[in-house]
Amino acid sequence: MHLYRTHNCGEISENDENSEVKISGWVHRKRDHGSLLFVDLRDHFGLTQCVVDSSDKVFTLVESLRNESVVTITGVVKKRSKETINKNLKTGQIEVSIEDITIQSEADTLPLQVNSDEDAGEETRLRYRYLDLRRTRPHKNILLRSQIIQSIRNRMVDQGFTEFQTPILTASSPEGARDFLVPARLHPGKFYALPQAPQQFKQLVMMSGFDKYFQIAPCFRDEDSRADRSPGEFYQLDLEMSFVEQGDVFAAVEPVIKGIFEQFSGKKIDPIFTHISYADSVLKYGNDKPDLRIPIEISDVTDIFRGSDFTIFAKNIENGAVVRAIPGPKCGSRAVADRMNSWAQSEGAPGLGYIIYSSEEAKGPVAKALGQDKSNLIKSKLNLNDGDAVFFACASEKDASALAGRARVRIGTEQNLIDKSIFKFCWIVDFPMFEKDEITGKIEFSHNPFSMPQGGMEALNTEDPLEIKAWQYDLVCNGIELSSGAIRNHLPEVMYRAFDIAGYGPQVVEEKFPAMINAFKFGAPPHGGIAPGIDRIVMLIADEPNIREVILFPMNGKAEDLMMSAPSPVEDKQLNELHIRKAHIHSKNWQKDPKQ
RNA sequence: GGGGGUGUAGCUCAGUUGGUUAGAGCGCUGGCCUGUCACGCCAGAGGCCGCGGGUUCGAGUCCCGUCACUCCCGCCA
Repeated sequence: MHLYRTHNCGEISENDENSEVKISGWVHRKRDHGSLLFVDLRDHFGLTQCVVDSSDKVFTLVESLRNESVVTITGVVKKRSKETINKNLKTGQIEVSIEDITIQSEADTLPLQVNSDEDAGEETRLRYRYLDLRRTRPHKNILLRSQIIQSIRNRMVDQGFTEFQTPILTASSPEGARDFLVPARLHPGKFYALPQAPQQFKQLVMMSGFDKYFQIAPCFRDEDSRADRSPGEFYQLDLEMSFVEQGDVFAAVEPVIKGIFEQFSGKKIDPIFTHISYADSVLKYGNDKPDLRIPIEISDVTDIFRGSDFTIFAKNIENGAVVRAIPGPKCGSRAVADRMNSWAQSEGAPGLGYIIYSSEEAKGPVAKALGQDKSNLIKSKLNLNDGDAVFFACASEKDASALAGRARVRIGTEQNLIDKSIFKFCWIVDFPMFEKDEITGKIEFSHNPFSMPQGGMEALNTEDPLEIKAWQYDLVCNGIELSSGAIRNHLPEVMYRAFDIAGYGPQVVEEKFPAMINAFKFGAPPHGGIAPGIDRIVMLIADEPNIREVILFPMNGKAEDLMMSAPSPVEDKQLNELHIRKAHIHSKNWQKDPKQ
């Protein structure tokens, strides 16, 4: 007989009746009846009820076991009597009558309860992640992640993509997020950086003639965390294709995304991936990642307020402000309107104007000042009904859009307008190539310096830079940005010219992006790609509100690994080898003793 | 860097207007129980109420500061 098991804890059935089996696993739970004792033994595969009575020589040993101890049980499979069958259990038809038991590993009192559906606090869960991961939901989430990634691989390979591995130690790149740096022992004063994404490498794979690249790629960015943004590192389905236009990339990605959502989620998937221009999205939804489940569209009503008797807005409009109107279906009460207004103030806005529509007249301070005619004009323009309200955000275009967008989500959530049973995708297209830095007034790349401007070289030379669009696109699902991509520029002169517009001379391009600019000069195929975020996809499919729920060993919000105690101080000897000397540190956390 | 929320037993939480000895469920320890499957019953241990200061006759509760976690803004090509 095998040392540890003949069966796993999820596979014994009536067919094994009366046979001797050996199973190993964790003591999930005990039910002690004094002279009769049940042990639920759990492993990765399932749960098997084992039973022993006081006449047995191992009874006291079994009785003394603490939950989560690891044991090997030898026994005989017994069919349960009809009344004692447990239909909730895959192995509920049988039980194992214990004949012998070996303790493989004893468990101390637990810092969190493995056999409970109730989550412990996150700090405890992360510190004892290996215990947390034994629990049903976290265990399932990680398995789901694995299956999704497997499915993605198959779908990509089936489409003719080739999987590559790109370097983890690479060069710091000036664009984008803050880099993680790694000191170079052999090169005093120089540093490697962990890749924020394999962006340049995947383009160079295209220039190496491989045609279709993909990778389940780790990406490293030293930026602050959010519920849908794990600090430090995350994974992307990174892909790139040669000789393609935007539509070809969409056609490659849509079936993969649609396919895995259909395969792994029980929810409906809206088959239409709507295309929305960046400008439209910002106007109608207040951001570039609209949640299309919310049936509310924002409108611009600046013209209606211009020169009106609602002087606060009228004056702001004179100074360049805009007014955005957010319909509030069934929000037509003082209570709701006041709540929205104080919410807006808590968001840092001066407030949120509103009009309440009823069968009699348009009500509220705005309606009073604006007059019934204009108030009703808004009502008809926005297709509002009696009992509805409309809210107004008046500020600079950027601030008004953002506030309106947040108000839209707020109304959708509060009024229960979000259909939780569906995934709605959209492509946000036509991102601007450049944008103006609000403080410095400088023109900068708005997304990615490697994107191809729409109109190419001619557009760069003839159009207002702020009017130029890029072949740049995002894939959004239920208000979460899943993915960002572009048709890339592959022409050296376009790269020089684009950087020139952003205020960088050719020497900057050559110093900072030597590989790209050189490769462009030796025959570069037109190419483009995209990089859907794996963690976010799994999070959506698993229906988890937090990205850490789908990551095996996540860091906490301050980018600490509580389980491994990372980051940690290092020996001076290590620093010496790396030519690193500690400067005076202002942080109060400097070399504080690790907890635990 | 800024704003909100939370912090009470090993874990999840309750704790009234400031008022005796700070509670519950789970877990832990001991006892009882032969058909449970979140078994049941009895008893017990376990608390610097995050930390520091203040107000008060009296603080888990009010005030100030601070720390930790978390959500959001900034940031994230």
